[in-house]
Amino acid sequence: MRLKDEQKQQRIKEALIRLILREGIDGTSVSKIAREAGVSPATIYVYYDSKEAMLQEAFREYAHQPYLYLENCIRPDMSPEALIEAIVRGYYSYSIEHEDIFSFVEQCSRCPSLAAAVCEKDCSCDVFSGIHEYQRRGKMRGCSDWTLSAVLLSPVRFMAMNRSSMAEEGELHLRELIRILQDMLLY
Amino acid sequence: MRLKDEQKQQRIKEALIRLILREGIDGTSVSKIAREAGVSPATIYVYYDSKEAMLQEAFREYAHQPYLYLENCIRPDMSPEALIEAIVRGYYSYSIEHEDIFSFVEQCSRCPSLAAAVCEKDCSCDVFSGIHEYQRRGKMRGCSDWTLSAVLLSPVRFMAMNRSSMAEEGELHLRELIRILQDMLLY
Amino acid sequence: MRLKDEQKQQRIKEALIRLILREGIDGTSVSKIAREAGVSPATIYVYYDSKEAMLQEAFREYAHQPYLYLENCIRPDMSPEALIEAIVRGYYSYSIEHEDIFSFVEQCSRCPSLAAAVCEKDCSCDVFSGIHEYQRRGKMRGCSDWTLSAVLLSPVRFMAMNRSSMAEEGELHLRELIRILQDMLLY
Amino acid sequence: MRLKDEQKQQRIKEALIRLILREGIDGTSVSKIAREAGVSPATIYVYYDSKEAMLQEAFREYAHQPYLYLENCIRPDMSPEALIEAIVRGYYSYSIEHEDIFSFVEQCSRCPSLAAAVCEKDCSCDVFSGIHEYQRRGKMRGCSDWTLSAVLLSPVRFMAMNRSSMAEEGELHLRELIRILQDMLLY
DNA sequence: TATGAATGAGTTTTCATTCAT
DNA sequence: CATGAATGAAAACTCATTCAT
Repeated sequence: MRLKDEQKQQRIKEALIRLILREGIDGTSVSKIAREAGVSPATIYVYYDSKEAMLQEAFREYAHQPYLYLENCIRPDMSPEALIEAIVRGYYSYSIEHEDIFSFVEQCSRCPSLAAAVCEKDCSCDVFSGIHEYQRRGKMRGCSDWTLSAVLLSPVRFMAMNRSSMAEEGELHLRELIRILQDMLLY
Repeated sequence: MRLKDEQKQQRIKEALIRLILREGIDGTSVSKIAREAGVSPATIYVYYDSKEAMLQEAFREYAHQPYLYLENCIRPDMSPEALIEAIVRGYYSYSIEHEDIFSFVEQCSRCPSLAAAVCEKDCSCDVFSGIHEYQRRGKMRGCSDWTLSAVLLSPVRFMAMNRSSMAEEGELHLRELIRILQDMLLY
Repeated sequence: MRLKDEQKQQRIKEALIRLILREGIDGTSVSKIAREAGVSPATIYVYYDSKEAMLQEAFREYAHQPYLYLENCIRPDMSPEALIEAIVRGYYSYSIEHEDIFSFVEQCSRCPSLAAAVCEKDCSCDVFSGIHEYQRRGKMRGCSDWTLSAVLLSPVRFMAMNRSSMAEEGELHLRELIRILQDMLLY
Repeated sequence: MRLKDEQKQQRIKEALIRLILREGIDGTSVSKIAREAGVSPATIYVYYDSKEAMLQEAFREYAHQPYLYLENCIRPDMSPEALIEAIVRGYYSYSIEHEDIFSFVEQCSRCPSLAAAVCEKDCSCDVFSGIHEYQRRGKMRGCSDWTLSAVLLSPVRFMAMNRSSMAEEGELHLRELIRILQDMLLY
């Protein structure tokens, strides 16, 4: 008996997000995914019950990823300023280094049938724990996690999304954004 | 004759965004649009060369809309605080009152084949002209339009998108966000 | 070892007819049979060369069954009347007690690719031997086995098939049928 | 605008039953039907919502047919004997002349998902009205329509189904059957 | 023997688009 | 202009069967 191949499932998932980056969620068919992954279309149904199920599972998994990445960008001993910069730059780097995952998650979040499956808030907690600490110590302005996500991450998402239009000025805008956010959150 | 035609085209566009809100961009076919609009599929091709062209034209048109709406929310005589509140609340209101357009634009922005067609920045200028004025007069922190969009609009977009998860606390979060943005941008 | 295997083959055959009762011959796939039998699809090919071969073998075997059952319903010392009643009631009981086999055989008999494999006449002889005896003795009307099958068994098959539509009146119709057949065949 | 083509739908239905006669209900796919009918597979979905719906509609329609045919075989002025012979011979002729419809209806009646859609009894009334008349006048044995169907039609169905095995003796068996049924029903 | 993975060829069905009126 | 019919191409998915263990 052939054993279920973890690598193969991984190949399928990677093909999926690569394609969705290139062709969008509505331009991505099961056969294209199969071709991209180098397997038969039927094989995909060994690993997933349906295209919808595959998207949901991948979405659930990948929605987490930027937060895991971000956790590696921040250190407990960072100053409040550094912490904010690390989060902003980290998230922006992620959007570049993992453009495919980033675009995949962005598209899925907007898709009515998928959006329900994952709630962004759930993932963010650990990333903000450093900020919570400073907030408790009165070194940072207190606010809810919703608001933290909204003001720290959404603007970066916006910049990442419009990266191509910003061309060379990207770094400048990022720096400006970081300054403004630092002033906003620090006492 | 002229009026009737434009009404029909309007019906088609409205059917399009209604469907995309309900079923997502990848669940929306020409026949479904036709059925929803009460016309024949062939009729759609009287007004548009292709599905892609229809999406692009609708996207181009509707991407503008929130900015037109916002312009009606702000008055030249508003104080800086009021201005920020008006923009934030106005954009949020728009996302509720025109949920379909909002979702349509969000989805199109993330779709690789459509995103290129419209650049968000182009639209934003007039909305920010009040802010520009205050910035020139030194009453508001200076920053680029990119950054203004990023910090003023993206967070609202985030809240709008997660509206259902926030339930009753929506208004609280909105108020917190407004306060934080006012502090951030006002001297 | 030998026993275990036969049990497994038996489980497969039972799964086959159970499924065909529920889903019809065209809704029954090898994988479904395997799932229902609790074995792997590949295992089925240990016992049968192909799906077609499996159906044929099962058909051949199960087509016999009602006749074996009927033989247990009749006794050599039965009166002509009792004999007819026993055959009719026995066949009807069989269609209820072994609904799955009954439906399976009915479906296979109508399926062009399978019908050729089994000829109903071959099976019937022993059931009718009691009748033959009475015919020889001049107590029953003489006629061919074809005709016996046609008039004694087909009507029961019809009633069995429409059992659900007859609801409570089933027993009445059966009794009427028995009376009519007795009058018809007895001198 | 092209008009819906009655002939085309007819061609599809005829292709359907021709194929089901040749290949059985489980060997008949939409693409095969389309090829046989000389249309595109997609065209079939202009006329029917699904394969299942097509089968149901065809079944509903064709289940009637033998009864319409039979009505043309019987005349009000027939003697009781002639009436029975006409029904038996008529039904048998139908099974030969319209082998495809006959086989189609037989297969559908046994298919669990289709059998529910049509109840055989509903169709039979007019065919038996001549018999009812003789029954009322005391010239024929009284019995329910269920029983009439069971004893008059089922045996013929059995003979028709086994026609190939009976070879040359078909006519003999038929004649024997008719005699026996006449004796059974006539006083 | 027994198996779950794997698949080419098929399934049913939908698609965006064009045709004929 | 407007349309329902028509369709080639492709969608999602299933099939009977074989492979590798």
